[in-house]
Amino acid sequence: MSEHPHDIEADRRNKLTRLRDEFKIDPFGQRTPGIVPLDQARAKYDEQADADHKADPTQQDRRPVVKVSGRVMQHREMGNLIFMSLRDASGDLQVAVSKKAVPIEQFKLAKITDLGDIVIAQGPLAKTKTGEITVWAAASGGGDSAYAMACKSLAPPPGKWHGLQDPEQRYRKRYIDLYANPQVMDLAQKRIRIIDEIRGFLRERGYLEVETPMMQAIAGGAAARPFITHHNALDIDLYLRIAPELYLKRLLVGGFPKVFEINRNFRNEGISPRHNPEFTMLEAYEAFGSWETMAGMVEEMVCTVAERVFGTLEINHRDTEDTEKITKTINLKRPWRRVSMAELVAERTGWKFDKQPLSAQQIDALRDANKGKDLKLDGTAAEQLVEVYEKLVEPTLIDPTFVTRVPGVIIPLAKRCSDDNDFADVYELAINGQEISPGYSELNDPDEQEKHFRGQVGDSEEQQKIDEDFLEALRVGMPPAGGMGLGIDRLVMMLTGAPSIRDVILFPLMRPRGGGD
RNA sequence: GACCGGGUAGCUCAGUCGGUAGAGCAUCGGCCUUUUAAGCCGUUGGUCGUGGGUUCGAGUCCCACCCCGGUCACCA
Repeated sequence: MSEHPHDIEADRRNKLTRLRDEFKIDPFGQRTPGIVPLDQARAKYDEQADADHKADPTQQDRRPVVKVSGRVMQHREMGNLIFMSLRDASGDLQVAVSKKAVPIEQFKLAKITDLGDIVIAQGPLAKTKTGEITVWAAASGGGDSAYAMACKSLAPPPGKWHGLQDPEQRYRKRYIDLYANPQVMDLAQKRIRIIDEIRGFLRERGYLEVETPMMQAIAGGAAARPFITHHNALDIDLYLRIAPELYLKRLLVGGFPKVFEINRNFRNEGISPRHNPEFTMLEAYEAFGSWETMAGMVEEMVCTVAERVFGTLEINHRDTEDTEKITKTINLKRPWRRVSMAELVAERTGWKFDKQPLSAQQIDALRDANKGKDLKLDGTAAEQLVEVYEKLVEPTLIDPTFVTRVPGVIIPLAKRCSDDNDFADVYELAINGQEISPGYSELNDPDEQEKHFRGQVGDSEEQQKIDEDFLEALRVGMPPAGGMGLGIDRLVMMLTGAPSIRDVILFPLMRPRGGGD
């Protein structure tokens, strides 16, 4: 049949032909009602019924019968008895196909079943000699098969023991990764639950979920390089959004009191274990709030999510090799520390920020004490403060910390502190050594906002365009408001201990490979 | 974008000083009705990331490029 007699795909295609010609079955299956997930099937096992049946097989068989389906992960053939391990999203369950218990064609089908095939088995639940709960395939009265093929797998499967390890293949072929590595499926489901709980939490508090443009004529709301795309009919370039902020604020202007959006942002920048070009962001705005409103909200939200999804406020990160070993514990117990950036820097370095730039001696001392950190300290006093914070302090903030009184120059969309115009009235929440969430007392003075924008345009080589319509909206009038953003991917990393953002995004961006990968 | 590490059978990995390309599992053929990475006997499978170069001879040395991971830069 094939020129490569031991090519795995060719072997499987031969079997495909046999299934059609000899077995007269559809190798790709049909609608099949009544299948229960493997964990539910396992839970139906009845110890007493099993014992009774083993004691006296002639009595009425009261063992629960289940119909299950899964991908074949292991296939052990012992002459006239075949054991298989099936896997679905809920877990694994063993199936046994005995020559005596099923029609001969179905036994032959079980014999030529390959690793990776999706099969259906029906029969009573009983333990094996070694105590493993097993579905013993057996024909029922209803005309259902005891054992059937649901979908022939043609591609070579990953190894049954090591699975798929190569990170490149895991990210490119996530559909294999998901079934070959159960912890990947588990993490994907954790992420889904985390986002569900965030939505529920916000809805319970009266926030309405809205959708704002992903394609924008002017990409505003953050300092980042955008992706460019093109609309043919209008013949205009558009940008994929870097933030939804300016549109969510327009909704406050229009009269929505509390809105949020959970969706993708796109930033045309480097890729790292903490950065994917598209990432999922929550932004929420509350009229008549401030950064403190939002800090309280995010604190409660993260704790609620942690408790509902993980049942604890103590998040343990484990070694990737030795999963017994706890490498880090994050304590989410409230209240979370609230402390100014200058105070944190002083604690860490002894530098008491007084708005004066560091002296040459201070710079040398800092560099000497922190070799390998590549401190860039040639800017203004405010820039130095931010640089020292980001390089030396933020990575050490494992437990949640609201960093307040951030130099205003880097934050154009927030109000200034009422007692000091040099600082912005905001928080930056750091957990696990990463910035996970910013929160602002939102700037609603249109003239001051315009001043900030014009100041930005002046010194930016990229000539960021000003969203004049947003300024017009502020002139119409936006109530004072609190706003917050939260990086969902990083939150999931923090809660699950995933070391890379690629582990919490099902399909992280990869450079295309030849051959359609 | 810079630097470091990696790319060898379907999977997981060895490959010494430059001297015929290896193992386990998977595949394929046999045996086996309670296995647990089943076992036993046999079998097959390679563009050593790609392209050049050095050499009698390159998986191994040199150059360029591709892809992945990490660190840094940019950024959240």
